[in-house]
Amino acid sequence: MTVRLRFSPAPTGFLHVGSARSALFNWLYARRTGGVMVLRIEDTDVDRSRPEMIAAIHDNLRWLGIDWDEEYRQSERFEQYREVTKKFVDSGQAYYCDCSREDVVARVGENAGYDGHCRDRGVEPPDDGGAGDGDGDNRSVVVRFRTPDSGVTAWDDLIRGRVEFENEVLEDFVIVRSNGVPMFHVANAYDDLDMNITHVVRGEDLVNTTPRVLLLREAMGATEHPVYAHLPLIVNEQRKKLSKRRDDVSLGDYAERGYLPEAMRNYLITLGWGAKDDIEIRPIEEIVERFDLADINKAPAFFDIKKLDHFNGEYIRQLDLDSFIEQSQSYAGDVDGELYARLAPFVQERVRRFDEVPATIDWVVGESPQVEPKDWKKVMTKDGVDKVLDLVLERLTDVTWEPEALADAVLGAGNELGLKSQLPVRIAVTGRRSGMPLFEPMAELDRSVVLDRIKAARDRL
RNA sequence: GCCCCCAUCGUCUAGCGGCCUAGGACACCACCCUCUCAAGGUGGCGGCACGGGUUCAAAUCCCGUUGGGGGUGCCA
Repeated sequence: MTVRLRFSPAPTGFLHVGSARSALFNWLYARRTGGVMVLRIEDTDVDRSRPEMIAAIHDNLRWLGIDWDEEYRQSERFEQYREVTKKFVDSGQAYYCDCSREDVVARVGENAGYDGHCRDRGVEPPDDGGAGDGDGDNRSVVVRFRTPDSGVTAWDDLIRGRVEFENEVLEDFVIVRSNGVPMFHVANAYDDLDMNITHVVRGEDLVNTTPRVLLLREAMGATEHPVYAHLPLIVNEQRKKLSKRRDDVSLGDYAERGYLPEAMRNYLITLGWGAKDDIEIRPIEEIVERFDLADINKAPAFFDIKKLDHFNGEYIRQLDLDSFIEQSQSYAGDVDGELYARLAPFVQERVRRFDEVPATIDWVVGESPQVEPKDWKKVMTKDGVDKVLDLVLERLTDVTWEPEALADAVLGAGNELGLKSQLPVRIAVTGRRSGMPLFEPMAELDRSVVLDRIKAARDRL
């Protein structure tokens, strides 16, 4: 039997890092086993689904290098789900319920779930034939699945081991909304069965829906279930599940900030999985070779931007110069292409994200930035800085305007005075204490600009 | 409240009964390299949550405690 996995996002927004990681683990296992990767858009909630998000999800997945072999949309399969729920009602495995949330709360309180009130009340479907016809006019009647009162529903999770739920605590859950649209459980259970999904790899936040899906599958006549693997969640510094509201989770935003997809992909994989040989940064082919769902960790993992930045820096430095230039130039702003190409080798060595490019080259392509007060104080208030700048000014006036000569002039002036000259000149010309090597980029500036900047600094002392 | 899950350095991980005086990575600190920074190199700091078992032997198995998290919708 061929391995078949599916990634099933709901198109309610852009892909976020948690979903991306789920997609990745599915994809990794599919590629590892020579299996099939299915992309299934779970858009059963008509009100929340944004069809335009589907294209965005495609883009995000492709950006990460994830491809898929088959694609489905649940909204195109409503008829099949209705057929199933109809059968459930006909056979007594499900029933109509007209309780409002308020009714239930009044009966059992806030903390309890549905009490099975309508199980045997024989609630009639509305005149139009009942929930499930999708015409939306039977607002208050839903279909609920009759869950067993005893026994356990359990599965052997590939990551977590055996997980058991007492059927007693499973309430009769809604399988068809009052607008006639089936709930995701039904679509999910039906599709996994219909599409012969063999491995379900998803976030741990879905564990508690698994017994429902298992029960539904059994009601549909399934005798076997897929292997489930519930991934540990990705959490923020507060150890809470990454959320759209409070955390930076949009994959697209990371792309915009200048993270390389290879770096993001590689980093995401280390959240919950590590190679036996301790090597973290490596080509995706090697990861595919080594990957196994069973080796994934159980504990939640913190999304550590600092480590992501490190990974990204590594990948940026691995780029050959031409592709670095090609990929980073759009971040550089309005710069002459040839000038940027000359600066690029210095830039590539120190940025960790492309969005750091502007602040690296700004003093060459624009005005010298404002000096941070504490940098000024640290460098320019030392004794002798005035002498250094005076002498440098003198030497720079008629020196040959090329890097080597500039270095000799500036450093030579310092040596002559027995003082450090590089840092004061750097502050004067670049506005910063750190950055690219000074002299090559400095040679790109006009002599007058450099002299003016140094004079201005000298005057400010 | 009820249900489910989790627990190795600050963080991500290796470890799946003896190879562990617990390894690697990020971060941090120091030194080297060096026109600054970064990169690189070297070294350092730092952990098996706690308590009981089981065993000749436990980070590894079992139980409990504590601490976290997830779920509890006519979202997925």
